[in-house]
Amino acid sequence: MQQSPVPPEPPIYRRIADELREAILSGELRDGDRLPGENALMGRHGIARATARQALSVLINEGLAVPRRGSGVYVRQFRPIRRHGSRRLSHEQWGRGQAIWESDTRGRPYTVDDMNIERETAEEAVARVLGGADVWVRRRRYSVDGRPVQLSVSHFPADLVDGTAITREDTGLGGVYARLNDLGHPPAHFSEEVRARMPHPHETVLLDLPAGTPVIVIFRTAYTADGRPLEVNEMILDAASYVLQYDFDA
Amino acid sequence: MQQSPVPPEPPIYRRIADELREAILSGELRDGDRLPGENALMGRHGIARATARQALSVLINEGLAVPRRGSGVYVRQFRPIRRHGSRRLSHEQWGRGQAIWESDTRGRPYTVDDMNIERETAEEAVARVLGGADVWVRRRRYSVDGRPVQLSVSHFPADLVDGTAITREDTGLGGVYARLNDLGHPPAHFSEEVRARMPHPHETVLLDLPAGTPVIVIFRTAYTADGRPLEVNEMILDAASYVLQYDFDA
DNA sequence: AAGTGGTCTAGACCACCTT
DNA sequence: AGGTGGTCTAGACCACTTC
Repeated sequence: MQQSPVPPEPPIYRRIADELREAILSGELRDGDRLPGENALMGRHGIARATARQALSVLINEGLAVPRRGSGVYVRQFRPIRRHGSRRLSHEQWGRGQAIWESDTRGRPYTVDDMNIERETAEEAVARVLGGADVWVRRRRYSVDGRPVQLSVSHFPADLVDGTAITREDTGLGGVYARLNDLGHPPAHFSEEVRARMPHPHETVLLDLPAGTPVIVIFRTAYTADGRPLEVNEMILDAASYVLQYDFDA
Repeated sequence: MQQSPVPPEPPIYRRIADELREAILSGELRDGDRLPGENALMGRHGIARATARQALSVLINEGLAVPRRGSGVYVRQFRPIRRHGSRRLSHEQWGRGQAIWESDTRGRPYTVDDMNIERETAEEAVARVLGGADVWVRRRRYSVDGRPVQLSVSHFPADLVDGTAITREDTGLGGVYARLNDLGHPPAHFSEEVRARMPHPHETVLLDLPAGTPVIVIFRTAYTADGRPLEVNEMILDAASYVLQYDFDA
């Protein structure tokens, strides 16, 4: 006897989650609106506390909602920064003394904190690209509108930048690329590797990420015209805060 | 009296999750290894079932572990495809009849399924870019090593491609770009917008994504040399299966 | 003070996989 | 058959926010 394939009913918590997701994606619930809470869901659907929590946790882990202790669960809001892959690193940018970041944020106020500069032995992935083992490392965190959005760790070959402004907090007009140019090594070519994954715990803390927010990892290498690697920069971006744009010709 | 700020102890489930994460990231537990299960954690730490589950759910939502029904929870494995942003779309590629996908997978076997081609009215975001409202839409899913890794939806202005091979399953040697070239509109410029987010439910199904896996969304527009938009292609990639690479000059 | 989400216990039944 | 994860109930205490 052939059993007609009955599609199994999804569990209650999924059905509730689907219902709420639909309300969010359809715009019925808007940015910042409050979702029905645990108690409301318990009453409305006649379910136990844990089941209501499970339904909400689905939306939270999807990055669609954010819980606020003692207050409620809210629809999450987005306001991405457009980061231009090629234009931002053009010669005209650093050539005229523009900080690269100003091209990203287009006037929105940004801050740099947790700046940290040290001479270190390079980790393996970096050493493999830069060749040498000794590097100057510049770590920093960028915030826009008062919220942290990016972590950045730059590595420079120590023999190249020892004693220069690149080893100091204030790198001067045009930033590190202008200084590399002063040293006779203008950056000519860039290569960026882009990945996305869930954040590690320390990234969650430093970027103040709610659950369900991936990070974008950019691993960028800068080269001179004759192929010498100048810098390796690993950036961790809050994925909800960014749109990357890359333009190129066929 | 000044209370010395006591750092609050993290909850039990977090401590257990941290312990297991450390074991994974340090390599003590390797790809495919089995994690201690719910019962093991209950016994070892003297906790309730729900607490053990909560600890494991942290790792699962971080994409570090995958549960297998009736079997156990396992360390997740990765094997990303390198996708070259600029080189793959160079004239030489489609000019010599290469399918673009062959440049990505470098010989690994790939398949296209769920192919679907229809003439439709464009959704708003697409219509805004292409100008017109009528489009031919090509939907498909790509799999590598038998696992789905990418969904793709291409849109072409209907007035441009009506009656051409672009409206049929088999687009011929060199694919759609070679056909656009035949029509006198060679693609000359590309612009890609890259985002990352957690998947929507239908993407989770079509890409067979475990929890804790983000998707990378690429929204690409192809232009002729004089700036006419030829194609809008929205791609959804399993983030765990991809590394994007973009090269450009200063 | 009342309501909210955060953590945790102690059970239960189920479908599924392994042996 | 026994172990695994998946779902669910019915409680409890806590810290925090809101009023």
